[in-house]
Amino acid sequence: MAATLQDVAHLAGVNPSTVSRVLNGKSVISPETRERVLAAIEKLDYHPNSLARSLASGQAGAIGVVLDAQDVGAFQNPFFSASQFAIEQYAQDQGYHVMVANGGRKSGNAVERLVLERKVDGLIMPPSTGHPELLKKLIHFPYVFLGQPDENGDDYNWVDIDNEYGALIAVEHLVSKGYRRIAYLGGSQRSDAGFIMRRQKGYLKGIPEGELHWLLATDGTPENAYEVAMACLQGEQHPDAFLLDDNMAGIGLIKACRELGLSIPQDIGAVTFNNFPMAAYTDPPLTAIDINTGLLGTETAQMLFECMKEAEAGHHKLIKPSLIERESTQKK
Amino acid sequence: MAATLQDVAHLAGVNPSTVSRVLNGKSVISPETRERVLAAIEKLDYHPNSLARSLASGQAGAIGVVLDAQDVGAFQNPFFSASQFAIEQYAQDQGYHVMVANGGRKSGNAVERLVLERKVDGLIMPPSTGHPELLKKLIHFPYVFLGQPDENGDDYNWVDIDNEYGALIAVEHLVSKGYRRIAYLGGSQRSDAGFIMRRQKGYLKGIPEGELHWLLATDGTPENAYEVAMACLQGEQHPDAFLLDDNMAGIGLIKACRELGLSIPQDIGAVTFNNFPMAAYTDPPLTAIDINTGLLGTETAQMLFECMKEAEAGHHKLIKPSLIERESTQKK
DNA sequence: TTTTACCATGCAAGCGCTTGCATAACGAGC
DNA sequence: GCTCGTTATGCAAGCGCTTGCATGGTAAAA
Repeated sequence: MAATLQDVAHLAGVNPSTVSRVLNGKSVISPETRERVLAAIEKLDYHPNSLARSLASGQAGAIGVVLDAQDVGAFQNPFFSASQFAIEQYAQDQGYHVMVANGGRKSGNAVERLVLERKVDGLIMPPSTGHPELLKKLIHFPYVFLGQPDENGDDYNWVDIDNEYGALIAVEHLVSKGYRRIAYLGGSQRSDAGFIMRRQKGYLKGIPEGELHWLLATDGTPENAYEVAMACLQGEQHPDAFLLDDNMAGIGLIKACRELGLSIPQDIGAVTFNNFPMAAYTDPPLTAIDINTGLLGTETAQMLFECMKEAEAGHHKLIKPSLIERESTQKK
Repeated sequence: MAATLQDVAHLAGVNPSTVSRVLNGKSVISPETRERVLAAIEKLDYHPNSLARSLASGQAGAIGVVLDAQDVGAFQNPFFSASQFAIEQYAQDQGYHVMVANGGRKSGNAVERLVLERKVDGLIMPPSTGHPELLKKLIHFPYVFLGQPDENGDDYNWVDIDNEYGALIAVEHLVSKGYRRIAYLGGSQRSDAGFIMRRQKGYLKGIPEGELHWLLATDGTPENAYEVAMACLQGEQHPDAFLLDDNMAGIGLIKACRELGLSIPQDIGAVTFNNFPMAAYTDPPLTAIDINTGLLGTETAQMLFECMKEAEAGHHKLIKPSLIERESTQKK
């Protein structure tokens, strides 16, 4: 069987507690003893049993990441997975492991088990998972939402993209390229979702004085975006640019323009949120608001570790997205 | 603090071991005692400490999933993330949790820690992680590769897509639609990758007697695919259909055809591997070989749990992909 | 030299649970 | 009525590590 701390202690001729101390480095150990212990560890290829360690120390040595399966797309969505990647990196650097749990309806259970069975020291989860009932059980347990809650944001810890800012720089970019009548096209099943409101707010802020604006809602499918764009573009006063809140809307818009004989970017400009790989390969490639998922994950993890140290709640952070310029806004 | 098994025992007026037994259900307990214990558990809102349980029982109650960060795309790749989702579901159904670890160069460390520190009872990893040195350390530790190793496949446990079969049904589909001169277009940085060889094998198998075949290698970028397709389509004897091994190749092919005034599907047919969301939204939408990532994940997890029961190695399983018909093969 | 102080290590009691063995209780068999 | 096999539960020794406290030893202070 694998070597234990005891074995190491025997071989080194010291007490187990001494081995423990050199392992944890929190006590002063004489250089010679340390040497001997280290040598014994090396020789026995000793690896501490994290289970025993956790039990004795009361620290699980792991954090939990909850994915919301209700949002089936979460896993198709590079956004979340890529963040997970960064989170894991960060945790690993801190000597922590990462446990994942899916959820949706059942997520309450998965999350509860993770926490109540003391498998993790902290939790990263989508705000949708944090229904009040669960939160009550988890009170005083370190957590961070990956995404801004739609309500009472101030009461929670969260990290999110600065959607308002993203929309604003998108519109400003369009304006700087000479587009004037800019429409917002997009939406989702939940058109009242907070992030959409925030984007629209930024969008409105960026519209030049006295210019028209359009808030065009779709159901999130390219087909619907196509229809809505068609209708809009055939109106007498139509936009000359679109801010799209998803790549799907981009597909619909491109199709509509093609059918109407409108050129992107000559006649119509377009900027899309969510810089999925696809955006670079549409025809024309779409200028996009890009989310730095690595940064997002890192910041989230970092905030969680802070919360794990000092259990003070109410941290927020907005990550500024950036604009990636492609052909769809290169009006000549 | 949270209630312990002892607390429950006291409240129920029984010995801790009895509580443990009703919890694990492996012993015969009189109905009355069970009732009393259950009531106490309920009343105290008791949740077993999984750490203590694991330490005492020698079972971590978790499996590890290793993502290979060298393949940065792994996380962009719905393929792997979606499998992870299914794996987690399966594990959860078995009462297990899932730990994830990234890797690349450092993956040796992450994996080693997971195993050597006894955090997991089994491991799912990409074959690229399983370099001999690591495997030696892990000998007799339950694992399954998610993906067929390029060499010595028989020696390992793995689950993979049946790439040969996928290529075969793709070609057969093209033939059934009236295409005759079919080319294989695609590749990757590692053009000797096993899965490509297997696809090409299936492709060749499907080519009708006496017809020509083309094995066109690209570097994996759409740009390169475009160039290669251009060159090929301008040759005197050119293909009338393509089997693409990635959506990126599809982008390149579409562009080439458009420039040459060739219609897909009238003049050129196309089937692509990897049914990324993008494939449904190209113009025209691409007929694709679809990987059932859910099934892939489930089968992988299932195999791992089998390996964890009876440590016999050498299991393999191929998951048959299916063909999703779209416009790119609808020759009239 | 004696006292004071500290430094490095040993000691042992847990952390919360599992589990092999012992035991009391009980009905059945002779 | 006595022994024997069952059955349901108790007992206690761990699982491998951490950590507060005790202790021996050495250097600085007196």
